[in-house]
Amino acid sequence: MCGRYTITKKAEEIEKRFEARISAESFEKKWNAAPSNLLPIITNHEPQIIQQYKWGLIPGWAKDEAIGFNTINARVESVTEKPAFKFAFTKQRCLVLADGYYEWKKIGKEKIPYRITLDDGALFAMAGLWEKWTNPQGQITHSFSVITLPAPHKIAHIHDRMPAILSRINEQHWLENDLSDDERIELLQPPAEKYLGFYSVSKQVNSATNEGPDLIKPHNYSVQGSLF
DNA sequence: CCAGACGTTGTT
DNA sequence: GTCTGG
DNA sequence: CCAGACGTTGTT
DNA sequence: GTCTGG
Repeated sequence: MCGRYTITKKAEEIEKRFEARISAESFEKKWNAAPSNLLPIITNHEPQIIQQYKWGLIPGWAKDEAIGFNTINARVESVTEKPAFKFAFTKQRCLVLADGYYEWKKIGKEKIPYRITLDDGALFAMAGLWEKWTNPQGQITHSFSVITLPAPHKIAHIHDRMPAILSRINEQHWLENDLSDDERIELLQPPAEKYLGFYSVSKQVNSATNEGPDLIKPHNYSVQGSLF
């Protein structure tokens, strides 16, 4: 799946790469983007701007926002059918901007965090869905979810699911409003394995309140004499 | 028709 | 908003 | 995703 | 065990 990621490039570089302007007054690099954080995305409604939405999708009909704890990801295998995602899949898609994501590999009782990158750390977009939710007091929350799919062999040994990283050409197609469900699902394919890289990192990343460049430094673990 | 639910991940 | 269960 | 918190009653 | 917070 995808429960933590990075977006560490300069604002200027992100704007140039995605041909969109950052709308937020404050924009900060994230070495530990976590669920419930406000994070940069591009919606199909306003593809010319980069906005900050809350990670954990709250459908417009939700009674409260608690559902967002379980909607940080949407499975590609069922996203067109699940009530929580169906409307957003048809009408409210987005690009979730990143340059790496974390997965925890289970080795016995141990959980080792890894960072997975594309092209040695290049910016990429994950396929996402967004929603607008209004609470009983009339306050509005904009939120999003990241679509997941089966991980290819090269990284499946770390974790068997991964975020739907879009090929560059498909980024614009994902935001188009006139495709069929089948055509959209076809856009969601894992990158070629040769472009994927991974390395283990410090457990500093475990706590969502930790931040900073140190989190993405390679860190080796010694378990029973072997290095991980 | 109305009422009630609506999610993902893991199980190394 | 949309589906399933009754 | 991981970390951290987690409850009610009555006031013998 | 299960939920909330980040």
